[in-house]
Amino acid sequence: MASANTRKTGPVEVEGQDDPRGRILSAAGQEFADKGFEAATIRDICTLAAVNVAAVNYYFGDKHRLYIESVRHAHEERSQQVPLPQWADGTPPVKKLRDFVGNMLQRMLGFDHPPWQVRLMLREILHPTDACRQLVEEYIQPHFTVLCSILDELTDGELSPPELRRIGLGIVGQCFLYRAAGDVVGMLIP
Amino acid sequence: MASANTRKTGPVEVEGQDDPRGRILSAAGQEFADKGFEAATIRDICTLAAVNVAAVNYYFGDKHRLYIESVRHAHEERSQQVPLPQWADGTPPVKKLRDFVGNMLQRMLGFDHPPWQVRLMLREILHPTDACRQLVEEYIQPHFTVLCSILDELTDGELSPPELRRIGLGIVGQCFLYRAAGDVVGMLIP
DNA sequence: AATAGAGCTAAACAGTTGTTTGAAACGGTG
DNA sequence: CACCGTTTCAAACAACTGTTTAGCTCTATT
Repeated sequence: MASANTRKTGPVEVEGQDDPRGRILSAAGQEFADKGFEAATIRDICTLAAVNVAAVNYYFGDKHRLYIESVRHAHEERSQQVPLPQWADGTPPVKKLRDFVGNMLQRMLGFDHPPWQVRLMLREILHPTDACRQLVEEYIQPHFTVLCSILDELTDGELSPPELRRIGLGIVGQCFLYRAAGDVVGMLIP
Repeated sequence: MASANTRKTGPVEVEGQDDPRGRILSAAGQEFADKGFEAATIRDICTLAAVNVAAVNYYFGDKHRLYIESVRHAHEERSQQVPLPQWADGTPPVKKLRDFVGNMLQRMLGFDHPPWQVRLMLREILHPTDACRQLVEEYIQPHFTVLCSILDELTDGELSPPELRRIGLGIVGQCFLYRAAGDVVGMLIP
């Protein structure tokens, strides 16, 4: 068998319409985001991507590795869709915090209707699998560190790191509820 | 076999150890909580409950109705495991709020390691299905109303209902994060 | 004792799942 | 052209899914 699952950084790896691997990754992301790992079927994914059933196993080996790859694909894509703001030196920390929260809300809720990338990551956060560690290390941890450093600056370094983290989690939590339990929230407030 | 028990003529079926229906409900709750609706199999549930595969269809008709019943079973059981506090007239609202949050945390996180009832309800909140409306109406909505009325009392009625609800959601959200994304939180703080 | 019915079960059923296979089509190189 | 590795496909595979069936074992009533 040929080693087709090697990371090919070809000249044009844009997930164009004629790149089967990219189409599968995209279709898989949407299906996994909607239905979860078990309920999403390779056949549906391949139909959506307009490729043969065998293509998944050809490009990714098996369903599990496709899932892990599609989670990575999701957070990489979302990361460059909504990048962290860059602040000039001397920006008041209170503005940084406001920007950060706005950025987080935009990334989570999205002006454009919540994209599948976020829903897929959310699934991984709520019911972690093998793909979770990578997601935390490459995506969540860095963002959270930025938040904590803003809080540190805002309080003139008077709080201990554990206190900063707790406040940070308090902020994140309030946004998180709307994203994770949005349907129930919608049922609670008319 | 069930030969030693002579007291099975009672009109009320307590979910004792020899009640197959209750055992199925319990086993199904745990399996659904762990793996979700699709991934949990009737065969595993029945093995756990020590009944035949056909028992599920005999008692509940099909898998879907078993799921709905087991969600109801879960929130009813958890409701009486950790009931809302009852306050005497004249209790300071700040104490009520403190009690309420403590009660909510205990129900969500549980002194006893987080029980399957909560995890099952959580799944339904995060990815709502048919069982969600009932869960909200009979369990979540009443609790949230209590919280809002405490907040109203605490602020001497100076806030509008929408404002009260928003503050309530802020409080709930901070607890919710620890329950829903506990694993990730654990990876964020060492 | 005979009957009826509830509780329960082993075995089979029809459909779907992830995965594999062997061959066909493709695209560049000698 | 012939050659060769890569890509794509229809078909089949074995395993597992939810559900049904026909029959068994009891208990209570006639």
